[in-house]
Amino acid sequence: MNEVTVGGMRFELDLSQPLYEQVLDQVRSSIAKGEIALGEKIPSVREMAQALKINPNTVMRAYQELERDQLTETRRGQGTFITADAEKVKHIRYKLAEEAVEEFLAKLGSLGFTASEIAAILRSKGGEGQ
Amino acid sequence: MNEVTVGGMRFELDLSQPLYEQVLDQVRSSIAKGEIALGEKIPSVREMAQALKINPNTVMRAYQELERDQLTETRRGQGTFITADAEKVKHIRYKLAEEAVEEFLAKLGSLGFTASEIAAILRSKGGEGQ
DNA sequence: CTATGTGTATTAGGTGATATAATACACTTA
DNA sequence: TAAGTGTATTATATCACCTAATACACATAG
Repeated sequence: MNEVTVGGMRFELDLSQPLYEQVLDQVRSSIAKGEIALGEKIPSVREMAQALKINPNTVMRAYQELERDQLTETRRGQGTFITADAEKVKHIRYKLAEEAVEEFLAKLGSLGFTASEIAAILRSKGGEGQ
Repeated sequence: MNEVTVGGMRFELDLSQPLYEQVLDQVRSSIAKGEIALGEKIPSVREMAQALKINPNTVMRAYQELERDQLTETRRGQGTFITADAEKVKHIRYKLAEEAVEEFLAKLGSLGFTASEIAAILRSKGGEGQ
């Protein structure tokens, strides 16, 4: 319903999570999936803010975290660009994946599930392809 | 360092997460793992609050969520008791596991990982037994 | 009956994260 | 010079979370 497409990325913001985090996740996801070409420019802070109907400061916060992760490079006066270094993208992608795995295993571990039980659950629910 | 053991449960609270959520998680975890016997009484709101050095209202919030999930039964004037129904514990345990799986798969999916890739990562990191 | 220990409700206040608004500055490019 | 970038600052508002203090309803031991 409340979707917006900007810079080739699709956003659907809600209030269940900080806005800057949702923006960050969406852009990062687009980069990780290769939906945005390396070196490409992403929308300016103001343009993104206007499109999403949120404050420029909120977009800034997301953009700065992207740069901290070296997924983007910002050039004053020019804009914000996806890194041209494929290795950096690959690295962050795996790092995020590992963190997700750690968190997942910890959570199921705290519920008393063994590794084989976890594997069985995943096998029954792993209907994700794409 | 900052650990407290109360009612047979070990707590180590920090500020990275809401306190009521940490208390909830810890008690629920103890129940799911069977570290607390069914039907057993858990520490009173006041006792728990004093032991953890937090406000009774904060403990209350955790306890109320436990009761909403039917993991506990509260008897006014007597205390809060773990449910005697093993099925309910089993049910909640699997429900929480499924939610964790869903969230995990969604997160990795948004990073562009396929099911087989996810399986491979888990195989390499799944060194959790007990 | 009384005292004590339960769960529960209410009201008030403090703190920090999040988000907005408005404005200004530094830099790049047409 | 003008317009579009990133960036910084100050102020304000809101909300979740936590605390504090107090009071009430109920159960049980004495």
